[in-house]
Amino acid sequence: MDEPKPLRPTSEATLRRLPIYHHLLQKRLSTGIKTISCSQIAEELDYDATQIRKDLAVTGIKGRPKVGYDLAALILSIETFLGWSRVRKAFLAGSGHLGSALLGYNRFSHYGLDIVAAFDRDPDRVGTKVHGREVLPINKLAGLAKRMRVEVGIITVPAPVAQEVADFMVSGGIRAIWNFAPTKINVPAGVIVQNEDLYSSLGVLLQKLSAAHRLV
Amino acid sequence: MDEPKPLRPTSEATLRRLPIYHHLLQKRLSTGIKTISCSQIAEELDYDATQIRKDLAVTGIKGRPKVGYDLAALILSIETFLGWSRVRKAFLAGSGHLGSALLGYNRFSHYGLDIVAAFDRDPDRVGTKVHGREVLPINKLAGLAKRMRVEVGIITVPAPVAQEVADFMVSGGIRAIWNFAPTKINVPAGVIVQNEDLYSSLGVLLQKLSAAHRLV
DNA sequence: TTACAGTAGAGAATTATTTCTCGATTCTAC
DNA sequence: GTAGAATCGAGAAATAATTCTCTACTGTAA
Repeated sequence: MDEPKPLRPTSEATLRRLPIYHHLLQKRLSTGIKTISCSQIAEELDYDATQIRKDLAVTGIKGRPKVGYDLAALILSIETFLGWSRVRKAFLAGSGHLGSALLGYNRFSHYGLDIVAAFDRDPDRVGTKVHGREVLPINKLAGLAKRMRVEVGIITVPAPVAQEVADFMVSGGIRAIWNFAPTKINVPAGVIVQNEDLYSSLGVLLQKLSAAHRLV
Repeated sequence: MDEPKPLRPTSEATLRRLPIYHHLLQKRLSTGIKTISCSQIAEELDYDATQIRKDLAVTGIKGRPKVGYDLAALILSIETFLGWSRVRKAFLAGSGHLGSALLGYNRFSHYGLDIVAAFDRDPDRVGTKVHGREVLPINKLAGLAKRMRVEVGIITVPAPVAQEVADFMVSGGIRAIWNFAPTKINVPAGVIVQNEDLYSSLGVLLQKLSAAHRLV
């Protein structure tokens, strides 16, 4: 009877909204206000206030009637819940366009992620530096990951080699993979895969645009 | 009684899965097979076969019992439904790391999108070329978009200026915006916004990792 | 032929998510 | 103090998405 709650994992929809709230709250924090209510957030983001209340509840925060939530406490609560309060080491495989772009995002460390090294198969790229991180040969990935206790892997290689890279990551003890290749990768149970498929997003956008045309 | 079907818009979940099927089908096409069944796709992707069948049904394809779907016809059906068979012109605003990476994706044209020009506020970047596309000053965006009948806008500028850029796009007649800035943008009714928030994805990944830790 | 197995498609049942409703709380203004 | 308005929190209802079940069809092999 230590942990009363963890019946079901939090829904992905809720998890996706929490960072959106977080961004808005940060923006509000800089204006000097101290508290915020669900209805205010709802107004700003065009969401349903009850949905926001339920989303925030999963982080364990408590609000006060007529007042709302303490802004700083709420931000902290979201960060803790999402695992942003502890920074995890990450390896990135594939130093092409997208990989380089991610290496250039220096704000990931505020969101719980520190990309400590990049890997590539191309000998021309190995040895160069991208945004301050050295590019290492891909065959060093597994060994280094194990030695450095790296927890997260980021895949930005072309689809045909994504599975191979994922296997290296898994064998190096990496337990969470952020996959930007537009293909399914198979991993053992217990390894978390988060797919980030740009073509899927583009598909959604263009289909809606096409559908809008058909209506008019 | 021309169009019998369009009662409800297709769910976003279905739209996101269709490109995933498409990728798998393309891969299969190159192996020379002619037909594919839902159970085969389900096996490969670890999805439920019925779900795949329902997803594919929205594109209007018809299958045959004991055989499945004609592979080439199915690919075409998905492409047509998603709006990939017609290429639309796009403007990209923000030629930073992520913007450059997207300009380097030369395969978008196979997925219905042609990024014809990039825009930036920074005078140092204006006039340079990124992956073959000239970077133009942001104040030219609206006028050019109208003149060239550009339909899609891609926002890869920092969050604080995303709204301003979105306003330019809307005033230029752009009706679909792919927003990579981690912030909400307000647009008039009828304009489609697809948010692509990396921090949201990262949040999902890291929360699952944290939750997995808590269980062990 | 005829039996059999694999499959699509339609609809029902289940499950998950979102939205609504209401009671309890607490701040503000009189 | 007291009345009134805003809000949280919990549970119910409504809606949406997924999964299950069944029927009909079609190719394959005895």
